[in-house]
Amino acid sequence: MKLISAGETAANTNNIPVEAGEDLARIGEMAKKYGVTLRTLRFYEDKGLLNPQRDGSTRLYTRRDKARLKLILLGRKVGFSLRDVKQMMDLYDPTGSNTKQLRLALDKSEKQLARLQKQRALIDDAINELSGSMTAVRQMLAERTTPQASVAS
Amino acid sequence: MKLISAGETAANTNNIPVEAGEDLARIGEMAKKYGVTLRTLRFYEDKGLLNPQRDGSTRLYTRRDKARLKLILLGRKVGFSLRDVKQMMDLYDPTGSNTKQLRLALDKSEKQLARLQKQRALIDDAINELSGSMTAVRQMLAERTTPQASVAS
DNA sequence: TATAGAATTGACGTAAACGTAAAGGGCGCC
DNA sequence: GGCGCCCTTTACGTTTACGTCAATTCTATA
Repeated sequence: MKLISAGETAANTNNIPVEAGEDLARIGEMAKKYGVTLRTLRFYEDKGLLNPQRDGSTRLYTRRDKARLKLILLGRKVGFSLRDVKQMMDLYDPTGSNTKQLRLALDKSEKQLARLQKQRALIDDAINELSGSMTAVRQMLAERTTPQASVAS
Repeated sequence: MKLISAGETAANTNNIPVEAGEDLARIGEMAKKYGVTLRTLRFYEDKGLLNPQRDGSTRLYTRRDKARLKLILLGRKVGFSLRDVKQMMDLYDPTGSNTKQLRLALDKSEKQLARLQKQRALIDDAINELSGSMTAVRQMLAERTTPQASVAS
């Protein structure tokens, strides 16, 4: 739990408003807390999905970054691409009603839901086909072992 | 329906047993018949999944190749990798009982079935999570438009 | 015989989401 | 004052199943 508690490090001479008492986390803590790798966090930043502050070169994640990360992970969980997630998050405007953002999200969600349902159907098909084949194979194996048993008896 | 009907082409001077009257197909016909691209067929060959005869340099697919292709496509449909498919097909021994092959297939199938069921569960989760979010978003949008309605009325 | 339509090989490109070095800076601590 | 740990950037590698040229050759047909 090494937050930036006491004085800023020597590098923090530029007056970044650090909002004393904010719970800033460094990349390692973030990674553990959310079950992702460092690489992932840097990757998300690279793709413009996160924008942590810096203390010198060290990334400092605010609770805003944490909220964004949660959103990203939720998006990924339901199958959105990072592109989609970014596109939706980029529309966020703290001064507006965000109606457009919500509409876009809903729109994308409907499509994604359709995709998911289609996927589900495909998987169901695959499961059926596969268990059918398995039954057949079991049959074949059975017909190959039972004759021996009949001979043995 | 352009089979190799009449005489062999000039290139077929080497005595490949063409099994007169066999329904040999060239790559284009195969592709259409099974809904794959030429590239795919060459790719499968490259990976050792298919082994069509040659008339000169032209690939000629026998019904054996067709059967193999069907198996490949079935495998792909149920989510096996080409590697897996190859591994299973490679065990085929026309002189033996193929018990080993069947066992391997069954084994892989069980694992694949488990994977599919896990995937299904994941998708179900995603669907639930997503529709939950969608409901919430719809709520937010509704709360934003109804006030106007109440003003209008 | 000219030309269009197949076929060939070879090789680089694509997508997504990171993994995995490599090489180094900075900090706290005993 | 050296160790270990955390952090940094850069950049190539991975996976899978093909797509997409490019340059050429072969074949059938008019």
